[in-house]
Amino acid sequence: MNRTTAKVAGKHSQSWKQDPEGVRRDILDVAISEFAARGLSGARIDDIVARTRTSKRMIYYYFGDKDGLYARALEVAYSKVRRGEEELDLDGLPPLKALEKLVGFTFDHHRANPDFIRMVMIENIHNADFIRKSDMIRGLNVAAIDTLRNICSRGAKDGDFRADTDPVRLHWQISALSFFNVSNQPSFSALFGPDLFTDTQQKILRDEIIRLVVGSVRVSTEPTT
Amino acid sequence: MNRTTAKVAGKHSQSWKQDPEGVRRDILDVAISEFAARGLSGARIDDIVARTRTSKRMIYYYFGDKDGLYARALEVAYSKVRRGEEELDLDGLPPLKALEKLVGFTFDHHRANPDFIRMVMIENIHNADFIRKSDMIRGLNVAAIDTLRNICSRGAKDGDFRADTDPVRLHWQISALSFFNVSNQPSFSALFGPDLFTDTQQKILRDEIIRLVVGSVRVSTEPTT
Amino acid sequence: MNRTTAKVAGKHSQSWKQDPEGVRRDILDVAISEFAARGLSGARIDDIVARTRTSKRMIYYYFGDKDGLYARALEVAYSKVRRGEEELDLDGLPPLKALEKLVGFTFDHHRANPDFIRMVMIENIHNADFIRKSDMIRGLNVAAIDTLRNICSRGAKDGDFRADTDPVRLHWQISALSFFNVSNQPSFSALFGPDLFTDTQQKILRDEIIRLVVGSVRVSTEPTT
Amino acid sequence: MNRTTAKVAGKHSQSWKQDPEGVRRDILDVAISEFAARGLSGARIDDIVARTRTSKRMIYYYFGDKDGLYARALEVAYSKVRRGEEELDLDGLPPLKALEKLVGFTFDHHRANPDFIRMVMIENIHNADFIRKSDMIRGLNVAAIDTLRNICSRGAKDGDFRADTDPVRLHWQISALSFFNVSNQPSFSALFGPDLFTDTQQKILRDEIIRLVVGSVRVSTEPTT
DNA sequence: TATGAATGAGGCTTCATTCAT
DNA sequence: AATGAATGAAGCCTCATTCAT
Repeated sequence: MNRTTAKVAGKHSQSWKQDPEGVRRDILDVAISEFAARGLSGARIDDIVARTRTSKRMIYYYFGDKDGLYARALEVAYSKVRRGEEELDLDGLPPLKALEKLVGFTFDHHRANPDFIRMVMIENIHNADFIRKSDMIRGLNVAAIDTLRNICSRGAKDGDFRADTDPVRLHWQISALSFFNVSNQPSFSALFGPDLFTDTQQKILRDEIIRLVVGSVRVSTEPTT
Repeated sequence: MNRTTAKVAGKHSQSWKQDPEGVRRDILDVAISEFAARGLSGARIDDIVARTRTSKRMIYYYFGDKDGLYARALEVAYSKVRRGEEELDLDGLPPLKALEKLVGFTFDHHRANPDFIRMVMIENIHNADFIRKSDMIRGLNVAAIDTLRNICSRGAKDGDFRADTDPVRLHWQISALSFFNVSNQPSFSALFGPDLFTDTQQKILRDEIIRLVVGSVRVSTEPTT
Repeated sequence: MNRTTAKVAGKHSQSWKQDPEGVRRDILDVAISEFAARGLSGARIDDIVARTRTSKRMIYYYFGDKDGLYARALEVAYSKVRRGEEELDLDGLPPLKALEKLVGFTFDHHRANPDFIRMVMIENIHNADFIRKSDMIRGLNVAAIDTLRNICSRGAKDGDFRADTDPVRLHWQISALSFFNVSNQPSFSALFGPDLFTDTQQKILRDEIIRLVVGSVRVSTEPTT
Repeated sequence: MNRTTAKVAGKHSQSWKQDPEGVRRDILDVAISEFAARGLSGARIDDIVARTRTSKRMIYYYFGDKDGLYARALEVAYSKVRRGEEELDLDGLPPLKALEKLVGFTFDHHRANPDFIRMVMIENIHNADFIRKSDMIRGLNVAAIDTLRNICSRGAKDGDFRADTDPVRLHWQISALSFFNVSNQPSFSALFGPDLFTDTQQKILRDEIIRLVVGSVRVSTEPTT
């Protein structure tokens, strides 16, 4: 009867008895997708559990309650995305090139992670209370600023960047343009049509944004192309 | 709060008999604030009605159901904000000045109307389904683009604007920067501190954004100041 | 403005101000159809009023409450149907022929008045409380039995009818077969297919029923055909 | 009343933990009685639950919604009644005797199960929509026809039954007379007095019906007694 | 570690009816 | 005679959570 069921207990096997970490990941994956799709109050524990290979009890066992699950899902969503950013290597590049690459990457990365964007939108609806409570998330973002600070200071030293460039304000600019592109796509395309979100138009937008941001920090000696 | 509704009934009286328009406005004002605060699924009909001078039954009498109330609240929120924009007179100004003024105004206007911003955030969580269904809202936004199109064509004629400036993409830029400033303030200040949102810093940000947007359309002959 | 609108105030004109009897009939016609379709608790005052050219207030003005409207609708339904029966002239016919004709007529009449049948079904669900309270309805039905009693006594005198034939039990038989044919058509055809209710089959059934009932009262000297 | 449900829990104890089948039966027994008494729209979930040993929530847990409960109650009512019919053994009897017994039994069985009759009445008010959706109910009724078909073919072979006897039409006759006797008792006795429904009169009616039905299929060589 | 059964509080909505004009 | 506005009571259903095994 119960012979070798636990062989392929990795992902998507029919049942994984005795794999606590697998159970947690399974639940969290589904939770992120459900919370991202419907928000904190809109998501349903029953719906989450239905898409899971476990039972409802496990959610309470591992995460305490709905808020606990949401809080953890938010952390996982953040760390997934930030982990992707770590792979970007900018140290070898001259500051302006590094910034260009970073902006382009952020734009692409946000587009590639709509669930993360939606989690952050939902957090903002909830006044970012759960972000505020998570040391982990705050830690992850310090790193993001450090990267920018590094670029800025190198750029300032080289004389390429304006001296008054503030890494946080720069991060704000990059985020605003990349974030809005994903977060407000539904309303924007409902109002003005879906054209702006085709691959062709997004490429144009991406270039424009890079030009914009880079233009805003560069010591302007010559016209932008 | 409910200042604008005292048409027929005495102000702040406990109940007003037979003032349908007043009742509707009363409900809608509260509804906007509750939906903006808690989202569509998070808002409670009972909470809305508690802040109202009417009974729960009237919500269903006038708006059918929760979705109907939300849909109407969204329309009212949009029209309130767009009405504010109409008061802005740009026709007398040269294109670059007009754009500058428009960007600054949008930045300020969004800050002044956080409930509207939150309604749009919530709509995006719901894939903008209600915006899509509302001819009224779509109509209001056509006007917003027309204003920009006008500026762009004047600017192109004068030779001040780049010829390839697209009013929709320009609107996107202005919106992105002004919208994000309000929508993501909670998460941004949770992560990087509240400094960016002080009046002083917001003024700097405002100028920066104006410079950014204007710079992106201007035929660049000389460095930006 | 208000010139000659009240010209065709008979039926189905757009509005009939000042025609109280017309208003009552309008309401009652709709009420019968709604109660017949959905039952006493299933019918909605709002739905009735929506199909009417009057306002909700009039229902309460004329009929007191929902039960009052139902009670009156039941009476009207009964009197409509019984009025149709009065036109049947059986006096000139020999008893067996009269009975044949009566059975056939009842079968047809019930089929032609499904709303009436449904009102009676609904009454039975409600233990016939409203019938019991209505002198009018009880009066109408005495007449129906009188007709049969007349036929029976003539038949007994002629020697055509069995002496123990009871007019009430005979009425019961005729009703049972004619009533069930309409009342249980939905369940019967759901279970056994709709064939029995085609015109062809109904003709066969009609003849069979006539044969059945007549056979049950006839002094049987020779085989039935 | 709830006698058959005391499988696991003590009888008449205030609450029984963890006896799903018992809970289901308990709810269904009450539901049948309430729906039969008041109809689908007339029945109240709160009233049902009040006569139950469980909470309102369990109705939704097991049956989804009011319609779901009604649909299942209808199925149970049908299967209870049809199960009673299965105990009737007609195979050993000659066709005419078998038919006599079947008619008499049906008459008695319908009288003994007024709740079932009322459920079918209610179904007919609702156009038999729920019967139509239930494969189970349709299946149960095929069996009923099979029994009759068997009798008819034996009768035809023996030369006792008319060759053109149709089992469905025969079933229709038996049902009409037995069903109406219960379904329309309230209106009939409201109109014509309760006499027909006394035991004495019902016995006479029963015999009459048997004679009627049997007479309608018999190859008529001699007068009926 | 795991499951299906059970729950109380509270959510949204509907209904017949009455009121003010 | 007539209308649209207003209402309280009650209806159905959902939700996060806990219990018994």
